[in-house]
Amino acid sequence: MSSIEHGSAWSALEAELREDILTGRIRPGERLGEVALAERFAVSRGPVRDALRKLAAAGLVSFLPNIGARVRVFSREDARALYELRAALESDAARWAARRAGQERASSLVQLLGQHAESIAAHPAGAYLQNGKDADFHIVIAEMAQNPLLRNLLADELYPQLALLRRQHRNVDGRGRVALREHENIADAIINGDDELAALLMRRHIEASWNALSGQLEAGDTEK
Amino acid sequence: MSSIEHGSAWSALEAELREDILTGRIRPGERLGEVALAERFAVSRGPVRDALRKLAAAGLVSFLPNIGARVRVFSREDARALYELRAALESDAARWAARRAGQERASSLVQLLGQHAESIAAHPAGAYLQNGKDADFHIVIAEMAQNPLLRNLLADELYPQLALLRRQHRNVDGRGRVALREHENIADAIINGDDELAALLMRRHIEASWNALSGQLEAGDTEK
DNA sequence: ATTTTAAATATTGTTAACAACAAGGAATGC
DNA sequence: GCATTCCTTGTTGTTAACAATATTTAAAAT
Repeated sequence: MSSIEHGSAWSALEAELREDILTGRIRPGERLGEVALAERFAVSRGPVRDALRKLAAAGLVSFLPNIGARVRVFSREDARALYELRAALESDAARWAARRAGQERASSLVQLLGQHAESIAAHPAGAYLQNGKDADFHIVIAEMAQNPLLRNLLADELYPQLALLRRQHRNVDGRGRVALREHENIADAIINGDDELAALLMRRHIEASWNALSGQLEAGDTEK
Repeated sequence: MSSIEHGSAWSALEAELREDILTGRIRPGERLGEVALAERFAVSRGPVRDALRKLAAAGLVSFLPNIGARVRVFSREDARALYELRAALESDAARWAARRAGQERASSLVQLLGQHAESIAAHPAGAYLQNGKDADFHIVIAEMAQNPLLRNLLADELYPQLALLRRQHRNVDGRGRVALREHENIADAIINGDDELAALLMRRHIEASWNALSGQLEAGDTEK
């Protein structure tokens, strides 16, 4: 079998484009011309269109008919709606995780937080929320909730959008230590099977995260 | 301007295909061959692919690389996850609607329920949940919540999937009168600004809806 | 100089042909 | 008779050319 599978030209494209967008190599608002991308990946425009449509469905790319695709730019209202929805989804995720958590998964959660604590001790500067450590924690909980639909919605749509949103505002989020503390409390509640507490703490955790970001949004404006 | 706009061949396709799927003209599990659809709509395979990708993103069509597209078939687990997620989203929608409802919107809600009551009186057979009357009610609340992301998620993804799911199991749902009563109670809570009550009633309303469907699912099996 | 109009250019939407893959059936071997 | 292999057929993935739309540039008129 050749290393290049047939029906997956756009699959590789989509992954690499996604990476470029999330790491900021292609910046919010930047044009995504089909011909340019086709040349760059040495492929025709067909697969490029597929990949762009897929990224548009994931909310990372905005699409205007007859105009083209750009890396999505979040308005302030977009950001608010995103965090509000996230708070709703994740607080229920935490609730269900607390009810349904198996012993294995719960232990993987504490192990994860152990790694995070080390990571913070090693880099006191406090870039905890970078490197996807924060996302890891939330994804584990989303999996523990045992609802595939919810899991995919969070992991494939909301979290990438959040990453792009933070990138757009060069968000550094200095609350690394505080966030870790909140994570630990949420984990405790889940392990103890206290579903109401887990849901409440998760909601507050995300609201706090929103408040931190919202403050930074005051300065840097977002054009429509 | 001509009645046929250029950059929207697939847009019309998508709408008509969606209609065919939701009305059951094309049934769950049925193949959606690109050439057949291209001939039917007198268009090439390109726009057909676009439309199918869009419907796949909306969860109405399942897609296997190198194999093709079929109308989605929901497993029992899919259905459970769908209703569970819906309960979470809509109970928050009701909560926010109660907090943020403007007077105009609230009155449109009571007006809507008035029409529904007439509809039930006229057709006591009780097909209340058909004809999209039920969906209308829930969409109005989703709009009242004033979160565009949530609104689109519900109106463009979850509700179509629910409609397809019900179609798959020929669900008739005899609880028309009961459902209307529940709707009225939810509307009252929203109008009174009682957000906690609205959220609770909505959650129970959807759980009751799930229980009704879940019972019918016992008989008719769903293949993977 | 400014605004308006018109041509030129670049980009997206669509099409039809070609290439690669999957599925089913016939022929062959045991 | 049964299984396996190969081939045929139908379908999806990809490509390159064509059509239509948006944008930019330049010219012309006020």
